[in-house]
Amino acid sequence: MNKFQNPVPDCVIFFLAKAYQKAHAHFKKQLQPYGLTNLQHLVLEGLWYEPGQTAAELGEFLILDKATLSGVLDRMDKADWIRKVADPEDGRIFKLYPSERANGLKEELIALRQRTNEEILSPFSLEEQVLLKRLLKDMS
Amino acid sequence: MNKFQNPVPDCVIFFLAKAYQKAHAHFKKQLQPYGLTNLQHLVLEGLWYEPGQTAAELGEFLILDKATLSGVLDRMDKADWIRKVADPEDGRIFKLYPSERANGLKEELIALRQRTNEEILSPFSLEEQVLLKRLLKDMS
DNA sequence: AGATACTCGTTCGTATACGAAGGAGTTCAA
DNA sequence: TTGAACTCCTTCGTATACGAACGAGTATCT
Repeated sequence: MNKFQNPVPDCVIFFLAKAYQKAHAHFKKQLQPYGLTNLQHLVLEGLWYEPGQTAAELGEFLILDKATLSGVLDRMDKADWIRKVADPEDGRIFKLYPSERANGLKEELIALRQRTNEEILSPFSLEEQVLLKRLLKDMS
Repeated sequence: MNKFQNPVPDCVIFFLAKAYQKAHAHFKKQLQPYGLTNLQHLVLEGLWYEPGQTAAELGEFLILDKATLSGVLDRMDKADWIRKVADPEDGRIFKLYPSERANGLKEELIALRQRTNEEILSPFSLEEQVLLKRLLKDMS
């Protein structure tokens, strides 16, 4: 029996937050052995997708605040996940590349991401999986 | 034209993160005039739903880490959004109640949350709205 | 009663998030 | 060519998140 008299509010914002929280925590656990955070992994995927992006480009691509990205890139540089290469043409920017170490784990990490995606979607039918992804994409 | 040669990865975790980011930012903007953050608003909804909960109960109800909740409750107490009432029976806990000020805004804030939910769901058909909520609930 | 296990809330450390301001570099227009 | 406008990245302040450790209080078992 529900201990509350009132009905639970039918709030998408809450459902979205909790679904995100759950998926985020699940992937976080998968990444822990690599010493990577979810966001750091996302940055690597972005750089594998298009190496040599500037911080501004990567931020636009991944929809990340430049202030957030600045700290992440700094930590990833220090931890030897990425290289920040100064651009001789434009003194304001630097181009970003995955490190050798990151590239050595590329296939493994991409496979891990795919596997985790499947795990998250496993409770749903194929039809539902496609639908869920479409609805989420349409929200953003 | 897409500037990238490779296809964009079909990643639920990313779609979920960005849908959450968008919805969170939208609600955040709505709450700004009240000086409330999203999480603080969520805490108030939890306490309106069931006043007198302990921090542990509220954390379980809203699926929030106790460490996160501790700081939020402290700030909300200082800002006169909630009351922390020590329990004479159990020296470890206190019971949480919305403040007078919060109760004065209760109907307005709940209506705001409902309106924001509708805005977020507005691009979808009624059928899709129901489905999206069900899928999200089933994920967590 | 005393020891042990458990619970509750806080604190610490680290990593997002993001608005706002700032410094350095670049572009553009007169 | 020089100053205004603009862009890029960093830094600061505040608020989540959450694992881990901790101190105080409570329960349980003998």
